[in-house]
Amino acid sequence: MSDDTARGRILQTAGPIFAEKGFRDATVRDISEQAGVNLASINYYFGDKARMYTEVIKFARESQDVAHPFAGRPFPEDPREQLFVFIKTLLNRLGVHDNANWQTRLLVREFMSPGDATRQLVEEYFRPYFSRLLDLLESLSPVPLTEAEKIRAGFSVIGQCLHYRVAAPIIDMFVEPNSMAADFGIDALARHITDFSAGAIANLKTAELAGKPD
Amino acid sequence: MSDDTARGRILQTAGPIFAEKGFRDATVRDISEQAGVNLASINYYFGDKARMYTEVIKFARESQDVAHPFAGRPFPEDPREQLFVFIKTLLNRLGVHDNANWQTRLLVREFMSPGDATRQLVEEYFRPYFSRLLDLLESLSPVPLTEAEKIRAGFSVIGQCLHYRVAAPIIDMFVEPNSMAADFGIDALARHITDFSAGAIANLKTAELAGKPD
DNA sequence: GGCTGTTTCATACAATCGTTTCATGCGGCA
DNA sequence: TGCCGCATGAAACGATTGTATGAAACAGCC
Repeated sequence: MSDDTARGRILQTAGPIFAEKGFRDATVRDISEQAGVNLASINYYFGDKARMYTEVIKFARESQDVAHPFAGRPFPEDPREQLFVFIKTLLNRLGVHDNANWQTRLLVREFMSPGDATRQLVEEYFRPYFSRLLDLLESLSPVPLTEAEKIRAGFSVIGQCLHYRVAAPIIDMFVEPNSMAADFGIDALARHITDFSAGAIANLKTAELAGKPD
Repeated sequence: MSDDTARGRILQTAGPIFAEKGFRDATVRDISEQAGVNLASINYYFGDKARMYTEVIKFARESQDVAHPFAGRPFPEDPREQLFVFIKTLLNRLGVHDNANWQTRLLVREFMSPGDATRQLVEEYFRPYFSRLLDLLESLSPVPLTEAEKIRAGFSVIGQCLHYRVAAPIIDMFVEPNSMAADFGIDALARHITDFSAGAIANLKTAELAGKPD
């Protein structure tokens, strides 16, 4: 966890700075100062700023894997509770309850304006979990779903969760502070999104028929 | 629409550049060159880069208001169809079907890392529409909803829509190209999100209580 | 024409950035 | 001790940035 070498301190210090300011606005001087290392150390260990950034991205992803693993834990049998666990894990990864989670802020930022390493990041890091989510949703539907329907439903779930990370500053403006902890904590949100999504899928097809006039 | 003065050309040129590169990465030299005006013109008309940026933000918002207005059109009577119109308008504003929509890309970018003018932007530009959405959702629920439930449901709708803008590059990696036009066009998405959300709200409470719909 | 205020232009300036350079310190080893 | 590889340090370089300056061009009006 805590790597007290110069290289480790740079990685740990650069993460939050990149997450907050982005690649361009984060300066190597700021990072080196806060990490307590010399300015030249960054180029010494990583070659240049860009390569340090990709190392930080990799470091962020690995940190998430150990902090909030998706797999390797016993899942409940009820599909709905499986969905709940999945959503809660995702929300935890997104760090919606504490802004201290710089890892996801950084990854989301990277996803929004994809760089060179984004594609690989998606394939290895995201697609497996998305496939599992789609299986979960299918098991919740009373009728078979087409591939497109499954994917759209998956995006609906992911979108709901991601919104609490992406629009976090805006959400604070819409939720009263005294209601924040109880009604918008991690458990309340996970429960709401689970109920919302499961309820939606339960009568997606019937809704489709009723919604389309002809 | 097309303002061929120097000031107008700067605004129209700076918009897409800011949307793509962000405030910091967009240089006044690049903007002035592409706009066909002298470098000093930007400081002459706007004082400095920051004030030009706020003018561009304002310009983007106004452009959206005239291109995809929320109000001022006849709404259908059926609340579900009202929701459909609302969602479709929102998706159009987000420009999910054409990446040429730089206005929303810019506004979303501004929302994610709020600057000085963001709060005012939210209050005047977003809150009214959010309130109307909440009323719409309430009229779709068979039982009364608490304030927190309404807000969470509103975020669920907004989150689904925004996801197609925020995660657009990722979505392209998950959807097969031949399925893109038919199953993920603006109408298919609006219909899906409407059905998904309306179906969810229809048995939100029952889902909460029973843990499982009938 | 001559004047005035406005707009455009080329250029210069000061600050900041990423990167490089070279000198210095330090631990291990013969 | 003397040498050597690795790590650290302070300072400087070159490029790019936002901004400032002062002259030139222009339009409107007497």
